[in-house]
Amino acid sequence: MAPAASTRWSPTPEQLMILEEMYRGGVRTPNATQIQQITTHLSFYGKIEGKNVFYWFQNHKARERQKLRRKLSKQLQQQQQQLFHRHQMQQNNHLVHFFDSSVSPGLSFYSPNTGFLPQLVGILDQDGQTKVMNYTWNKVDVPEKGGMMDKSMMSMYGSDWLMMMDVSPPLSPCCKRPPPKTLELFPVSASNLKEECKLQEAPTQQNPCSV
Amino acid sequence: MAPAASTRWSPTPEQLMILEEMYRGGVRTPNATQIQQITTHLSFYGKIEGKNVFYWFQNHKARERQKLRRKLSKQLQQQQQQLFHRHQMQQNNHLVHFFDSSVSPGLSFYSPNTGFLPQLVGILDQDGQTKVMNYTWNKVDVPEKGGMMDKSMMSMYGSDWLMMMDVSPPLSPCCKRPPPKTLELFPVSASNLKEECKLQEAPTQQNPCSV
DNA sequence: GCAAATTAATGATTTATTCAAG
DNA sequence: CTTGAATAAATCATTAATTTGC
Repeated sequence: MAPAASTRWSPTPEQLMILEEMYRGGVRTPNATQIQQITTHLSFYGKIEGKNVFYWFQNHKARERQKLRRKLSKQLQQQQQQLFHRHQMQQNNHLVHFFDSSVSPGLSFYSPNTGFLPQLVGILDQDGQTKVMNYTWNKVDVPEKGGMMDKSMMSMYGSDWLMMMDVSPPLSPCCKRPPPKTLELFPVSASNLKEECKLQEAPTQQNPCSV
Repeated sequence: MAPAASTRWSPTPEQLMILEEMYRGGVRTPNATQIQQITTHLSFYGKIEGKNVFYWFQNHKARERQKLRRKLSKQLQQQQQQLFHRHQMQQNNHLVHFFDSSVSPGLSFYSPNTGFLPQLVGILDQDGQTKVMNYTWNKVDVPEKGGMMDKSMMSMYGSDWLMMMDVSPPLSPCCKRPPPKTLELFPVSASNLKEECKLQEAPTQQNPCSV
């Protein structure tokens, strides 16, 4: 009956040791050349092929990540709950910390020299319409009409804005802050958080500021 | 004088994790409202301002791109050099495993079913020439008659593989002890790989099979 | 002790994402 | 918008640990 050779590679202790040491040393995704070298080196300790080395790093990396994530996730959850409590308690002055206006009363927290944006923020081009959202770090709720931001950046924000879903009330005239209260913070993150965080079955994140 | 407090925001692990998760979840350029919400949320974990969130996404996005670009660039360079090298050296017989023809006669790298590529491997366009190399992990040296592993087929990851081929002598018949002797190379571990490829520089990877 | 039975690890494949070039 | 290139995540599958009954 055929060789019945084992169907899969099984690292010898020496090989494993070396691989782990490399990993510890920083090797994560060796390229082909490196894999080849590693393979050559390890073959001294036993049968091995390049793909084994490749897979080993892939798997090891992934599993380390996974391990870490699980750990973090767990502790994060604990903290979130803790904080949630705290949050409920002091549900009053949430929004206060938004840029302490004490820093730059007017706006522009950036030096004029750098030529960087001061306070505006978004632009959305869609359906031929261009919406420009104005936002200043200082005070969220002061629309700040003056149109000083004519060009500057914004350019880089292409389609990404699409996903912004305008959670916020579309530029109401003197709009104010949407979330009167109860904010269910965290409507932003998309669908990730699979696995690991399955624990809490996030109810449904939707329409945040129902206003 | 004054507070002398640290001059810049430094994310706490929780904040960072959340931000990264959002990023993975698709958030790239949050709008003002989103930033506001994120900030509020993150402020539970430590001091933070809207601008920090804004900048974080800006930077993260940019750096991810940059990282990728650098990586690609580097890889490409190495590959090209490698291949070029190999090509020159082994005009001989090393190339045995070059295209098994048994798999996909023509070329069409896609397996009809999975829609994934089977075992082909590399393609290099240089000097106006395009080479396509085929390589499969399944036994490099033994064509593998009986086939328990006719399906599987490595769907290996692209470009990395193309240099895997024949770096080593096609493995001796049975006990492949590839002692090319001396070849103690081992530049892989630790240190390097630490990024910063200083492109344009990669003079020569110590050529592996200098033989 | 020592295998069959069961479970935990982990090697190998497949599927989903991601960025960005076309 | 589509697609190429590369990967990381998810999943499948087999091997090694271990538990268990004798």
